[in-house]
Amino acid sequence: MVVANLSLKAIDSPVVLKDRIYHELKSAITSMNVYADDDEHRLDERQLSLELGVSRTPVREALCRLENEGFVHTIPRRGAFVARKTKKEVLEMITVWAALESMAARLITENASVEEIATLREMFSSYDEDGAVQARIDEYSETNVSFHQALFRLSRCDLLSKTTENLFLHMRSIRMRTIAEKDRASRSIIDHMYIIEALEARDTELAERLVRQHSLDLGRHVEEFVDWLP
Amino acid sequence: MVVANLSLKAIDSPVVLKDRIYHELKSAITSMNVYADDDEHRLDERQLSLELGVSRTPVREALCRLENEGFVHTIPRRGAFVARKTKKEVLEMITVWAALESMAARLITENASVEEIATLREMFSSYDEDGAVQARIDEYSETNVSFHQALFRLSRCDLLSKTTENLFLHMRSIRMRTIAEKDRASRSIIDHMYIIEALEARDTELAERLVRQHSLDLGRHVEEFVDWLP
DNA sequence: ATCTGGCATTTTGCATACCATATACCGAGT
DNA sequence: ACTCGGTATATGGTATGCAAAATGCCAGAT
Repeated sequence: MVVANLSLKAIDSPVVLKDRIYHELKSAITSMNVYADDDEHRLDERQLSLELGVSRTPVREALCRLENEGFVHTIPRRGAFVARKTKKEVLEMITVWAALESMAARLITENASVEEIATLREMFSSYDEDGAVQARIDEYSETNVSFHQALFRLSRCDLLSKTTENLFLHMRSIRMRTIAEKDRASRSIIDHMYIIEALEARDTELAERLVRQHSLDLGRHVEEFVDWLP
Repeated sequence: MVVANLSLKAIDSPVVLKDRIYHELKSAITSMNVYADDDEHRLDERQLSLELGVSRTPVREALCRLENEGFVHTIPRRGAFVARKTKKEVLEMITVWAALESMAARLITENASVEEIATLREMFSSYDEDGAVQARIDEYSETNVSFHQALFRLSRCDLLSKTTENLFLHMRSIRMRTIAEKDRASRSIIDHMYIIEALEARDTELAERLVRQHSLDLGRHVEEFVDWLP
């Protein structure tokens, strides 16, 4: 007798309630405009559990995770609130981002294949003609995010990606609000092209510097022009 | 009538049970030798709640936090285990560390005062004579940790420190086991001195490179000589 | 009219009870 | 003797109950 070799992938993900609630809340929080109005958004455990049709326990565990990731701010005996970053915190997030992404760039120059780097260039191929970026600014914003995520993916360092993942989400609202200002989009695409060239040339130091500078430029922009953060 | 101005600092830290349990478990986990024996260390919710004299609920919340920080690995319906890093994960932690600490070094050259940098040099003043490092290897190991923590503190970027904090704890057992090997200690102190000199000279690029290289050297050492990790 | 003290309400933090599932053991069948 | 299936048990996931604490309101005093 021969044991059938079906090459099944093990599924040990009995999707539990707390995880679904976690993802539900996380996407709800990250898709809302946290900085729209001044009043803080409270997250009532009981109300959430009623809306989701579950008990408070899994809601609490989900909120616990979100608090650790900085999306929720909890005050003991007071409750949970959607976390709002201060300007200082945003600038520090950008600093950490710059550190991580420039390391990712280093790794790409050392490890990535020619084909992988080529995929980066293809991402921007449809924005060649003049004004294309400004015309499809929302679409470009997505491409922009994809580019940065691709840098971390090509670095082949899971921890780099994982560490940056929440930074991405935190920065999303900020980035979406800043990308349209001061013609940063077309400036951004130029930066990206130079970065890709440095990666293709396997110039580790240059790639690192360009990536870092690209992030720190965003930091300078936030520092100077963003006045809607505490 | 005059309102007494007592300049009290607000205390809004009603130390709650789950936080104390969290710290208790965290210190217990980080101080144990996770990699000593082969069998995985299970964390039984009921047993822990009995030992701590509390109910399962706060224990679960503490375990939830520890899982997010990577100290505990939970399998649904199976339970919680003390997380054991693979060699790949350790190497990735070192990579992220290198990225963050080299950024910290950059910031120090730009922002720190002369006095602050001088405190770094003082940390090693008692190791001047030959052989002092090898003679007081355990003490030096602590100094070594303090030096790296000081780099992040002087960077004045709280998020850099916070992001690295758990990396420190994860790496502690590894570092303590590797520091005594291959005369890495005396090599380490030389590296540190060059780093301090670069910081004093406000040579941003050099300081960054030296710090990064110092971390990546540890990575290479782990890659080559550590065979006690999966 | 304003301030203060106490009570009521709301809501979290913790405890406990219940349920679903995974593992282990054991017996029957081959 | 080995394998297979069923059942028991243990353990985590979820629900709910209870108590402490914080806020808000109202009444009474100054």
